Amino acid sequence: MAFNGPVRVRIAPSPTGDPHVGTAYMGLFNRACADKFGGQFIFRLDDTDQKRRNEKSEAMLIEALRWLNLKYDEGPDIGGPYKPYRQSERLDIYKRYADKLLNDGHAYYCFCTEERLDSVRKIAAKEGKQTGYDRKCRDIPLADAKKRLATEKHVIRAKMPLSGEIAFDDLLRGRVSFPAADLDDKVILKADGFPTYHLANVVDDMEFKITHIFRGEEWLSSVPFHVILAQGLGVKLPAMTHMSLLRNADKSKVSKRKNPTNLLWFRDAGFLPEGVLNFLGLMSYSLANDQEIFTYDEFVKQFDPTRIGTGGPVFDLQKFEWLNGEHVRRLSDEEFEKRLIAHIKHLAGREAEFQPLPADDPAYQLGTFADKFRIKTLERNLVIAKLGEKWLKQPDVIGKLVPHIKGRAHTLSEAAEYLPPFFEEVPPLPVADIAEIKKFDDAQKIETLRGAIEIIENTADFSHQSLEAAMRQFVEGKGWKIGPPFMLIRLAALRAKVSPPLFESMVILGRDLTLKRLKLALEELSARR
RNA sequence: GGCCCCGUCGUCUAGCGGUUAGGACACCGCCCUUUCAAGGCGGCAGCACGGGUUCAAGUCCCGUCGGGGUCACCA
Repeated sequence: MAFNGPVRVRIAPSPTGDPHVGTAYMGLFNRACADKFGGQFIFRLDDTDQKRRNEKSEAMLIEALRWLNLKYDEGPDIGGPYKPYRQSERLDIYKRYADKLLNDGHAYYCFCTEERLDSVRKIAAKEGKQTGYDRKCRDIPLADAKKRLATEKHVIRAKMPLSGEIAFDDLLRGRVSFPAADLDDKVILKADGFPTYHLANVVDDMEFKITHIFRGEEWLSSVPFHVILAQGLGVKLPAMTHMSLLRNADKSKVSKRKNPTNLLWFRDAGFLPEGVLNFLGLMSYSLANDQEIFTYDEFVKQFDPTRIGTGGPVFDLQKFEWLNGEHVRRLSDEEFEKRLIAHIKHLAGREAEFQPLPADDPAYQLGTFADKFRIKTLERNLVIAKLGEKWLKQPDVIGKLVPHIKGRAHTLSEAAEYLPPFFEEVPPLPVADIAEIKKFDDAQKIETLRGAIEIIENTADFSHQSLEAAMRQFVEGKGWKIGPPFMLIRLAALRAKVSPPLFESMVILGRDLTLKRLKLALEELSARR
């Protein structure tokens, strides 16, 4: 189980839906393994299921891996020395190995219909017996079977031992063994000529010279089949490490009903690739020095497969959000600006995708953090989708805001929440929030606005320092605390309760627009008295 | 249900026979503060249970309980 010398590792996702966070999780550990010990990281497409195949899936998978910067050395779109890397394009290879297993007596043709298998299963289940295949066709002589091939639908099954133990070593769990009596004869080549996972996986790991497997625990119980197949083919299985599955808050396997799992969703929500990888690197794993915030390079540098834990880590979006914020803050202003603009471009015009959930959506009832975050993200992204185009026309304004918003947001979508007031002439006055300022009566509010207007008109350099100094002097001269008047001015000038620092914001808005908004606010307030 | 894997604060985890069981997120106070975010200080909170082994057990063994995975011509 050594890691000396070059390794060849892989991920083998199935193109059946949205690119899954588990793929990135395994991708991270496999990529890190290749980088740490030297070697190649291979992307193999497990597309042997014709029914579940999804056309867009492969492209999205590639897009997601590229976004995360999980580069593969060989893969379906870039080829490699053992091409092709799509299993659907390797049918002749699997056929060849299946024939070999057949001829060597390690596999057999099975002519059972799906209906029969169903009923066998049902009866067994009813009687509380094992539901596996009853091996009806196991002893049909090969010569007899071959005569039936032309006229009967058939599959090929592996001939598993009937007794004894089948064991293997897992890097994390040690020796794991299964009583052969509990296992049945699995299909390895389907009626349509496609292999099942078991065959394709063993053959390709062998053909691609894979040395180490890091994959999800869900595969653990299928290893005995692979052991027997490998034995039948006279090859050794790669060293294996089964990692715990990511979990929902209730500890069940992470699922899109209870958690966001689509990698492209995380991108749209404004997570950073650095944040995603860092967070996944904390799942079932920790650095020896307890460091929690790290770059991919730091992760690789200290990567030690024997430190991988065995418990099932709950995918905690709340901690993920915090961690992503740490990475946002670590970006230089230039880099942050670049990413924010790219993010806005990416979302602009996509209103249709970010419509609010229907009122009866369970997300509103459950109220878990993940649900709330989903709703929040939808709201944020809808605004970006609607207004993004307009914002992009004034990149200089975005640039001026960058230093003030970078440290205030955990995601790019959250950062964009600060933008709207700076791109609209006069947003509506948040009168309810103004009414909330209970420590000031209406007369004080009007006095404050008059004072602010006068200061803004008369501050020669219109710098945030001068504005602040004058404003403080004014407020203190009245013997007021600074909180209420500043909040009022914020609401009048920015029309928002939450914003970048007030006076910096005024400078970015410009004297004219700030004045215009304050004067209109004053009128409105006076009229309401 | 059979088989397999797993079990330290609510969550992510450190711990690899002798620790006041450490850190982080979240939460709660206080401080800082023009809002928010960030930051500082403090607090709450954990070895699933029961037997062994040992001078000594969160650490080793067994059992119980609990959780998860898997039992497809899906991967």
